Amino acid sequence: MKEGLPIEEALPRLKAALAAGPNAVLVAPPGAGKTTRVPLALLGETWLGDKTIVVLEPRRLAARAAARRMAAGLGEDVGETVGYRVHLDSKVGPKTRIEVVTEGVLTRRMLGDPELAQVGAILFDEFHERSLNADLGLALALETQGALRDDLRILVMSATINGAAVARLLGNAPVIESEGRAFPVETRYLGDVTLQEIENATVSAIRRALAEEGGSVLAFLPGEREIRRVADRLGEVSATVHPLYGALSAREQDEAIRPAAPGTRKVVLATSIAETSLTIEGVRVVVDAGFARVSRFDPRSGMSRLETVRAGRASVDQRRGRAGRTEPGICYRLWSEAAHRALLPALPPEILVADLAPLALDLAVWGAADPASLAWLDAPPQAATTQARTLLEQLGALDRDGRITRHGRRMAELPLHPRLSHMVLAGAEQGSGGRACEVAALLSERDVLTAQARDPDLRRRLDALNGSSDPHAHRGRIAEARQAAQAWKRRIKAAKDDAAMSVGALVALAYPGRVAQRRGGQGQYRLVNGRGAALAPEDPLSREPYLAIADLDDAGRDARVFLAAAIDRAEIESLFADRIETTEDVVWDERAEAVTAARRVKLGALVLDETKSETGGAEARAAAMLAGIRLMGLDCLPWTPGLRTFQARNRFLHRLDPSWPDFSDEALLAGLETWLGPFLGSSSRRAHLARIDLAAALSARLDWAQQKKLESLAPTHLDVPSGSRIALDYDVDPPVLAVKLQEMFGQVETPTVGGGKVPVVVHLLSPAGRPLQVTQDLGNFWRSGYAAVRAELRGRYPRHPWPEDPLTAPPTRRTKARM
DNA sequence: CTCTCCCT
Repeated sequence: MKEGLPIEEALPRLKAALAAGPNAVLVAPPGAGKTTRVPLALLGETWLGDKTIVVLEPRRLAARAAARRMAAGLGEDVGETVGYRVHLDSKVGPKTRIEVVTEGVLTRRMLGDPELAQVGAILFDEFHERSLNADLGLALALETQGALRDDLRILVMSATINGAAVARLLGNAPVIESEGRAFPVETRYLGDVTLQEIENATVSAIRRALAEEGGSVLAFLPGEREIRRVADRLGEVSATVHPLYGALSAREQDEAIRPAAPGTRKVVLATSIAETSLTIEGVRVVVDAGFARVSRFDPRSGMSRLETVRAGRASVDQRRGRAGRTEPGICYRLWSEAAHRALLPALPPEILVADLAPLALDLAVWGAADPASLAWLDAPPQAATTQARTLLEQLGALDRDGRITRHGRRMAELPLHPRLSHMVLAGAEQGSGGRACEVAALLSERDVLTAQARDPDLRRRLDALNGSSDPHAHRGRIAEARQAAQAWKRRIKAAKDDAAMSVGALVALAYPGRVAQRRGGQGQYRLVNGRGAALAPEDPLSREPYLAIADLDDAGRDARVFLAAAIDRAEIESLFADRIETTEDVVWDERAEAVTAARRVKLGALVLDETKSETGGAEARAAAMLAGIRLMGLDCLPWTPGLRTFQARNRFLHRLDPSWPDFSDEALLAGLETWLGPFLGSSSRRAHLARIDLAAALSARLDWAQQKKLESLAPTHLDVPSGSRIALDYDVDPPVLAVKLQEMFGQVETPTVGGGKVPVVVHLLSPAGRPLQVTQDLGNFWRSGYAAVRAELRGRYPRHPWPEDPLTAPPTRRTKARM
């Protein structure tokens, strides 16, 4: 049955390559048969001797299936020549020469036995998926080969990856290519559709496919939400509609992938789960919305969030291929050919976007403190590596110098995320190992409640795990979680009866940065790391003053809480005794408009206790007062009109000469500490500001020489010919002299300020005080403007002098009679 | 309008 496979033709070349050198790359599309054929073909090679072949698969399902198919090919049972080893399940025997393992299994084995003395070859299958563990496994295998085992064969098998890059990493290993076996698929580009439009567009495309083509339809959507809505809107169609995504039970998934009954058609609405993991029989048409939902880890917050992005080209081609498994097919793409050219060849590999804490722990056990000492296709990014090592140090897995500790080694032996390993070990030390294993199972396996429960409470899940009946309990997953918890309890030899620690306290051991305190509105919390988080306000959990949050989505202003448990104050104090600080904070209380001092007991950003106090150093109180002035604005200071004029005169001089001190509001606010600070005295509330000597404070901004020059450069008043002293207005630029026209008789030169540099703007006023003329050139006004003004006003103000020649008339502020 | 997929 294997003889017809396209891979057969490539096997002789592959064997020759591995006989000649230690490494090779095999590029073969899906359906070529490489997974089953290649390991069996290598079994008789002389370089292998009596050693074994390890085949790496990215999924448990695939590992078991591959072992089964190979064993069947030999006419044997699994566990004889061919065996498998996956998490919590293995079938290997003394005769086993081919061991199919999932990726974590290989890493764990290499950490315990770096030499891999019994292994002759490692085959990395589906390497194009670039899973974190495959990248790590390859890096470790390359180091083992280089340092200890030059006879170890490494074969990278890949469907679509650029073989050249891997070949280079493998020391310029030969690349062997094989034909695939698939039917042609016609691609129809339906034009660009935005993320918001994909649901409607998918509905139309599916209807069109059902009308124009035969066979079943497989549509790719980013997630469960879109799948549900498309299913709703599809309404009555000539086919049965089946959702397909990871959170469904095995039974529901089987239902979706079963071939349609004879004479009927199906429409399967799937996430990327149907891209590689599951094959659906009878699909002739693929409708691809072109998006993928991916998890992205943010090293700054230490949290992940889901993002919906354009799928990569490799991935949409893989989706299209699903239409050509058994006969020629059609693929509708909800984008244009131009948009297709702009797609990324592939989305970034996991190692570039994932939480690297597990990787960093494994590397520390391996002895590679610096990831750069290993060979990578893409090196682990610096920011995520640093965050991971900081976390591991906090958890006690690394010492100050970044070396693995005893605790760290024990953590790495458990098949859990380092946070959960730490929780299990630290919980066990406090007599709660059993419950810690149960919580670890709840947090690492799939949710034991169905999605309909919409309840983030972990305690309810623990109860369900321990047998209490719950309408939303998922029996299959409860069994899985129990099995995992049992396995870990045996591993750490947990005592039977323990429940000393609450679920919340255990969660806090794993996620110390995610202890949260209720704040402000209903359902709103603040995390130790300062981030906001939110629960639905009607959620009973939101009555709790403190939570320990295990899972949340780091999107938006407040992260949404998916899994949490209550934790009480006493537990927080005993867990974090060494991180709780008492500080004396002196701050401005905006409502009271006063400085307040408080003793605060803090855990990170959380204020556990606050007591008002009258203490606080003078300096801190002054700083808080100044902060208050900044908030209230300069108007809270005891300004007088004279002081505002003083400010305006100085602003005028600063405009003229930038080396003159700046008295603008902005500059004054910015420099409060320097100029106002020394004059604050013991002011600690708004009312106290009235007694500040603002004049002295402002004057002190000028040095002695400037104070002397101020009066001559920017006088407050000018003497005019009538003998009056008229105030200048410095709020405008240039400054304005507003004076009755008659008081200026005889003055030809425009008065100046700024040491003669700036002629003032003269506003010549009528006897009633209304401006008649605005001029910066008095002489010109007398010559050319005065006559008209005189003609117009002589009649209206007969009691005032309107001489024919204003230059010789005596200036006066009086009427003719008073003169 | 609460989450893609996978693994020790």
